[in-house]
Amino acid sequence: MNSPSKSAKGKGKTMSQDYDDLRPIITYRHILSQNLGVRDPLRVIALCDSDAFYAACERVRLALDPTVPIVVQQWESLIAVSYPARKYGISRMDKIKDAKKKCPNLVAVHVATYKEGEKEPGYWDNVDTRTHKVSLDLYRRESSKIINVFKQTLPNGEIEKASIDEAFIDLTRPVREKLLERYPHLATVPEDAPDGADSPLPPPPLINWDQLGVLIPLTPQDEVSAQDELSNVESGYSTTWHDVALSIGAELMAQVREEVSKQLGYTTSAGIARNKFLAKLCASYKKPNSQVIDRQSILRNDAIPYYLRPMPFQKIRFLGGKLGDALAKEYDVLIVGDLLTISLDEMQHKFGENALWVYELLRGIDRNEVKEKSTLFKSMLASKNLPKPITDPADGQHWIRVLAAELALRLKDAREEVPTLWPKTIVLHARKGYETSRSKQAAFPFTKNVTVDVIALAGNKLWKELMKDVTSINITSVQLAFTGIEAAETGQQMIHGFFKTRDAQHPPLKRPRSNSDDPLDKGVESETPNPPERQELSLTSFVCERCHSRIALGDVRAEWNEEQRASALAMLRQEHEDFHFAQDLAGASHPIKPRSSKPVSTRSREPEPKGITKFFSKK
DNA sequence: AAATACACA
DNA sequence: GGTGTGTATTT
Repeated sequence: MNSPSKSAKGKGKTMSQDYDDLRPIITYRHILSQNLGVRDPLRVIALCDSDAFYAACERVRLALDPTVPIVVQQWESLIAVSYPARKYGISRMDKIKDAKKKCPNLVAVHVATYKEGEKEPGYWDNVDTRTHKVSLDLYRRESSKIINVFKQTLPNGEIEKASIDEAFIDLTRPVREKLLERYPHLATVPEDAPDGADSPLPPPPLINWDQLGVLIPLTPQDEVSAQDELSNVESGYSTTWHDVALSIGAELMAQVREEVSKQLGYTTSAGIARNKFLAKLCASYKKPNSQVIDRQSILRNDAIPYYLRPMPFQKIRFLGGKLGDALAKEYDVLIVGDLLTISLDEMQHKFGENALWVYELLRGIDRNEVKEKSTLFKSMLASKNLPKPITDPADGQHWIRVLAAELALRLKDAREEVPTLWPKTIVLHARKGYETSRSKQAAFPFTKNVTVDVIALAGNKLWKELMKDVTSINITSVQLAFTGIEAAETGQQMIHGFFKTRDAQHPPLKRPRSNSDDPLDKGVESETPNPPERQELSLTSFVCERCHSRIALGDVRAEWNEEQRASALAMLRQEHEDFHFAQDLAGASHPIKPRSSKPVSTRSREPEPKGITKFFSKK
């Protein structure tokens, strides 16, 4: 092979073997293989994040000029500071007062809040943490808009939303397409290739990086020469095909970011490298203390050692927490370079499971894939910290209702995109003072109209459970969450799941026999104990307009008053509507997924009050 | 089912 | 540094 690896490796003299995979030999087989995944030597990953995202969202919402200094405040503190505002020395640590002192013409926007009595979040005067609840909805919406632009611009790129303002993009496929388009001779193995498809590729072309972004320097010399716009060729560096791939990736990212800017008005920064970890790391190249934003950085493999070695490892994702602390303490060091002398054996001894992963990370290796997480959320949380702890249980109910209202709205919105979204469980967390928070959870029914009442009812029940063995109520934080959110599968399978959950905790739905065309519902029927008296029919049953059958409450409690019966009936009506909804879905679509192989669970549940009555259970 | 850890604006 | 979210792992 005529690879110039010697000169490149020479630069890392001390520990060259630590970075021995920076210039792998790339063959025709590599180029032509489609599914090499994380071992693809031409892998190109980008991390794109929005600059001062919350501040940018408010700036766009208010149609302000990008140069205005703007901050987003939450009560008296700041949660986002635009880059123009940072020029005044404002940081997120500042209180709003100090920020305004530093910049008198600062635009300060308080984050939207739910206010008691108001159905939707808004931007009110005189927000007060005692009466209002923060809403981050705008940012979630804008975030998903950005993701959509990514998808639309890069139909072949794999996209993983990493946080509200960040996404990883696997550019390997779109890059390969462009590469073959531009260098068609790579697509066919030459007749005279010594090892056929396993022969190395011919030498790559030189790259003009001018418009593609900031190149992370290869060496200290490179760092100064870069400022003079000297070409890399002169410093004895030789381009690799992976560099070419990176440069095409940079081209694509520049396009994507331009689209985001044009369509939505957000500036973004990006990092482009051979894996997720490095992409993320280099996205913030020189960002912390400078105002340089709206740009992308490119980390060539050969630049990895020089870039990584002086890096404080606790800044690396996943090493910011306890693990990073432990490493720092154990070896009394701070930067990546210091840890390179630790052998894998030794690390495994001290850190077990995590060792290999960390060992590789320090050497610029990261085998994690970019996995499309379908923007669909797995959980949805609404939470409220209470500066003045609550002591009255009624206040608990109040906040739960507020949180429930938010969840109801958010779920409704989410269902506009994916109508079958179904939170399987509901969880209530509560924290007392400085104690760690305690939680209770319960299954959440499949319901088409998830109303505030249904959520609040469930939340209140959990609240009671949580408070029952508590002597003094002084709650400082309340969190209500949906977890296990999934798109219910349509088709027979859904009907199946629908009934299964019913069976577990609801009385069976009453259906007329004439409608009983579904083999799944055998045995579901004919257990209405004693039909109510004629004159009471309207209080305990109703006739469905769709199937014209009379649906009755199964077990009417004598102690229920009229109001309770009405509620129970309303819920039964909803359940029945849900049944039709589920049936419509099943009928309207072809089964997409194969039947799950999960066995139908046969557990039985006894102590719970059944069905609707559980919502009325006292204590 | 409940608690803990980590990340990020 | 505090509040509000989210995910994944451990107990």
